[in-house]
Amino acid sequence: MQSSTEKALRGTIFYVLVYHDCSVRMRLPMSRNGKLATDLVQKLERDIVTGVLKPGDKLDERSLSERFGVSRTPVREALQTLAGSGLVATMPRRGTIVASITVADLIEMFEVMAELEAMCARLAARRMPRADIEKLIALGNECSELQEHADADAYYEANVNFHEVIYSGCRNSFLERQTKNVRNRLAPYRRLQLHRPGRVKKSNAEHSEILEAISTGDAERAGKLMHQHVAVQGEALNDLLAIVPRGYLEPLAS
Amino acid sequence: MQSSTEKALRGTIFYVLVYHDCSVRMRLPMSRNGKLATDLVQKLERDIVTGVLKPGDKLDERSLSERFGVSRTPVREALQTLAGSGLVATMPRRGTIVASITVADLIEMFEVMAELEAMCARLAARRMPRADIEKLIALGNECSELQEHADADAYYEANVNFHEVIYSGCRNSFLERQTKNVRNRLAPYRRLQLHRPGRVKKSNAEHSEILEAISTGDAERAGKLMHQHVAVQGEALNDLLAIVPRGYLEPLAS
DNA sequence: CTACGGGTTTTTGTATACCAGAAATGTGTA
DNA sequence: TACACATTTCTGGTATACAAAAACCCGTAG
Repeated sequence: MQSSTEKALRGTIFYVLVYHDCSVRMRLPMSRNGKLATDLVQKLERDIVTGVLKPGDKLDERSLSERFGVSRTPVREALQTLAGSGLVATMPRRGTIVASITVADLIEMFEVMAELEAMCARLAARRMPRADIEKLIALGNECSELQEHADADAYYEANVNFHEVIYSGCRNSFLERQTKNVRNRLAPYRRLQLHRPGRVKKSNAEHSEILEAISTGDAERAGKLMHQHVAVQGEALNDLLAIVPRGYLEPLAS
Repeated sequence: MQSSTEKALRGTIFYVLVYHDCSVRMRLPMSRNGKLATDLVQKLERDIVTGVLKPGDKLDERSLSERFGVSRTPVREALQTLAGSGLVATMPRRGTIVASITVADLIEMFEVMAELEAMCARLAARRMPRADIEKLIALGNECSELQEHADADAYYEANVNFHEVIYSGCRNSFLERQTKNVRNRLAPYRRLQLHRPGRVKKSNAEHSEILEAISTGDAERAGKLMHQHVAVQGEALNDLLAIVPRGYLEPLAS
């Protein structure tokens, strides 16, 4: 058997390559673009999610390439990747901006987000191993402490960690990725919520309930509580919209 | 007002650009890459979803660029876009292949898919206008007719249309996009299901029930039925795995 | 003073050339 | 015969040059 055939197949954990001589090799999962572009994606993503770059900000290819000391090619790749996940918006021959969304989009995305997180919570209640529940309890306590110091930003970080443990607890890596993706897109808006007076305290109280439902394995209750925790509807929606700065949402003349 | 400011903001339907003279222009939603790349994305996507290109097939940049008469740049852009949606998998310096997934991935994705479609159905039951329900009824009838002729491929087409009307009936364009995206990734595998004996008939019966729940506005029932319709679990999963050709799933030696 | 139109500039889209890394093959040695 | 190392060749990653489109600026006319 002279000719060599290769089968490169994508697995959850690694790639497996089977050669003609039946020897097998494995590789760690890919970064879909080159190294430079991957770095850029991470940096830009962080800047957008953390609010350094705000919705509507222009992302000029040349400035970015100069700023990061690379050519335009990896910059373009990074922007396209970000466009794929919806964090930035590109128009042909018009350039790229940090995605800003309409009120309608915001409502729609929160509607989906609530459902995804509820699903995570339901599954987590059924599947999360004891060790992870301990971790969740620890993070819940951390949230509580930070809540008392009323530091919204620090609380936000701990809050993110709390939710991420639940995502991973659902033991469905595809769901986890989908959820994180939507979460990232909503991050610039969600972050604002915690700056509403009293919201941090209420959020923390809801965490406790969710934690309890998960640790007792009450899937339905965990899902329902999480849905309420995440959903933005009724007066909460009005409150959020009142806080969102101009330019974060669809254009108002001038 | 000499200086010109531009606000390019992404809306659901179109982009709105406000110029310094307060004139307004609108553009249809973007194609995130250039024209050539966009065409390529559509062509490749169709080939993958319809099964012309099979999981594991190699996508060589040079061959593709020659085949379509463009340079490698737009080809690379297209591949990256497809990688972003998960239809292809790229490893650095190893190239790109049509994504093939593991059994675990398949189960995970179907789990999410069932939930997304159930959500669509729930919302559709509450929000779908009468005109769309008529359309759904017509498509349901079309499915029934095709079912009797036992043409799995034709039925598959009508089936896709039936589901898409429900997606759009949820009146949540973000959810619609998410759902279609997952649907596309599962398409190569889902298509196979209908070739199982008796599956077409059963599928059609389930459609009728779903249709009835939606048209009577019974959201909970519609969601539950849709979940069962889409979910692949228990024996159905075994049956599906038995049909999936080698190479569609993770590697088996040789 | 305003509105319109053409030229200039800026920025993106495409093509191409070059470089680097990885896989396969061939050769040598144990 | 089997394993290991070096070489070759192929493919993808990056940079750059060029083309096309859009927006701005300025001049001119009404």
